Amino acid sequence: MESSTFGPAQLVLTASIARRYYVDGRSKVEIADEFRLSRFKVARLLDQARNSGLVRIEISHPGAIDLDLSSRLQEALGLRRAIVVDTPEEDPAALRLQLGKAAADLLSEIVTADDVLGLAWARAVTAMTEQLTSLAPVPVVQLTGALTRPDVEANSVELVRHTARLSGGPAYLFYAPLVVPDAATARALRQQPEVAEAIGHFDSVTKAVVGLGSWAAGQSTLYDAMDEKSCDQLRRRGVVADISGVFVDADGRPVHSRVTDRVVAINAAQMDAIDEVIAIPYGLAKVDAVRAAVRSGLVNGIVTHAPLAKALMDQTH
Amino acid sequence: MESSTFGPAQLVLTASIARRYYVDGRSKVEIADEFRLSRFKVARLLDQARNSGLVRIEISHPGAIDLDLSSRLQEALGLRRAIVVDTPEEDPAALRLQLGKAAADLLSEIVTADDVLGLAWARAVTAMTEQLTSLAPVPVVQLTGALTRPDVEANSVELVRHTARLSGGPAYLFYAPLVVPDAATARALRQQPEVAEAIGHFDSVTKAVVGLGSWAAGQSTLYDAMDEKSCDQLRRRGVVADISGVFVDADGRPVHSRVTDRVVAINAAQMDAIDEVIAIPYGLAKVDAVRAAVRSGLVNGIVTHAPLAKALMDQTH
DNA sequence: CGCAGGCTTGCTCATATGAGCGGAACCACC
DNA sequence: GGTGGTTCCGCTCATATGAGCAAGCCTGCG
Repeated sequence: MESSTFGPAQLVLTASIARRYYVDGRSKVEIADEFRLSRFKVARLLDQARNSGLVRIEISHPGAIDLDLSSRLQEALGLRRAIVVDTPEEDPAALRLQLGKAAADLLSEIVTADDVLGLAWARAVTAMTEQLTSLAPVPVVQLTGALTRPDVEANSVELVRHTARLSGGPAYLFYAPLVVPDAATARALRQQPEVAEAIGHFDSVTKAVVGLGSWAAGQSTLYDAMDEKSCDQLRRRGVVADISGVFVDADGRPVHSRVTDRVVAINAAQMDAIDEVIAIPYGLAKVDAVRAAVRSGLVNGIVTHAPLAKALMDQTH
Repeated sequence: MESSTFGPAQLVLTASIARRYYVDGRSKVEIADEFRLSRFKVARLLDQARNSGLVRIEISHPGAIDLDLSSRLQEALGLRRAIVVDTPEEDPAALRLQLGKAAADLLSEIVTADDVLGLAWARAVTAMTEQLTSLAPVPVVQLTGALTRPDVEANSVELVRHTARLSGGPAYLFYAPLVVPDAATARALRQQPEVAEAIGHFDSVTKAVVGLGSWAAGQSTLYDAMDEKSCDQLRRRGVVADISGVFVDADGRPVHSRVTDRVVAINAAQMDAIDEVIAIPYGLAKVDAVRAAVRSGLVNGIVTHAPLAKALMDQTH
């Protein structure tokens, strides 16, 4: 049972065979002939070698992407996509750059001419579009209003326009804030021709990149932009995450409230209808938000960094 | 061709598949079903994964034996056995202990009741017998005379007797020095009943453990025990190694000289007839001696440590 | 001595796999 | 729009492989 059961000669023989098989890629029959063994014996030695840990198979990649972690995260959370960037980077800005690059690569890879791309406003999404260098010619639809902050120059409009130019497809964009003071204003804005046209295309969006915030100060641009009262109200309703204006609780259920009506953005049902929705979360504070977003089923693709990925895996097990 | 040709999604997919196949041990058909791919596609992705270095297969062992190096050394030198102990140990005595243990394990493993074991005198062989804990009941034959040195208490006689007692088989041992001052004395010694009986068993020996020295001061107990003149004479004849009293040159050819006749030990032809002859060399100074010994075909099994093994591989390539 | 039980070995046969092929899609260039 | 090159894909068929089995073979015990 244990490897110590075997003598050194046996072990070396097994090692030789394992190398022939795994490294040199020979067939078991060839190996059997070479070593004057039956192919069954070879197969058994290889089995032993594997489950005694004598051969260790490592999945690694010279680049920044931790493929093994990516694929395990993808499976653990039941995601369509998961890209885990393995970087020691701590600085949020530099991190966004790396994640943006990975997300941009992902997007150029998975978007085909048949798709309709939806983009929400988020710093991470902006970071992605800045790294984007090529994209199939697809319509690009703005999914949310803008959240203009003094420290951020880019807005959702620029983001969409830039992407559409790169792609060569039509852009459906509009100028409106993400949250407005009351529901009536929001309704009025949604009637605006450009806004209405963009919204009209929500149903045909097949792939989207959205923002993902944890419902706490400094963890969501939307939270930081809203009045304290509304924030508290949503928190009392159990909101732990906002997905580009869609609020979800810890179980992943969308939360509807008066605040929801004041948001000019894609809603939960529309987002749910999109085939692939990708978020780019980072920072350990977002663990619960990511879990909620994934549980909701609204988000089914993630581009993130190793610490957050590991935190997600730990709690899932 | 390059892995950078693929996007992240492709890479992650490949990683997932590689893990399913190599780690989980699923069949390609199963994987193909799971991922909705043709089995051919799966096979191609796995091929890519392998030869792009995405999956790395390591052969390792928690113990002291470097299996991968062992098996590669074995193949590189065309040996029947090669055990490479991976120890950072520098101290010769401690190293002998480790090699002795490995060699002892090897011997208990490979010696069966049908064998006849031959043992030569050598510190390393003594180290091996000291570590020996079990052995099939076989006859044990002393292959060489003793080289008594003031700093070494054990002699070849004790070594053989001890092993035979452990084994439970008969011992063929004799009291005689390894080298004597002249050929006549050697001849006379060979006539001695015990010596003659042991020599009479040389032909039936199937497995032997011998000493291996580099023909230089401090690298061979035999060299150090002989007069300078004889040493020089042998060196002029091209001797680079002594295998328990058998002298070989760099090409592995046995060298016969007047000195040879003064040795009371197994000769080259008799050693050549033994199925497995194992040596336990260590120390980088012995590289050439080991190569010569292997080239001669007299020695076909080696127990050594990583630095010497690597040195042997380097020069071979 | 004889026999039961565990263990190893190599077999059969159904299934998995690889080599090589031809067709479809794509591309760049006429 | 044609055209040759290239790549990718999935097929066929011969081969490799695994599951399970039965025969040999130790080993310990009555």
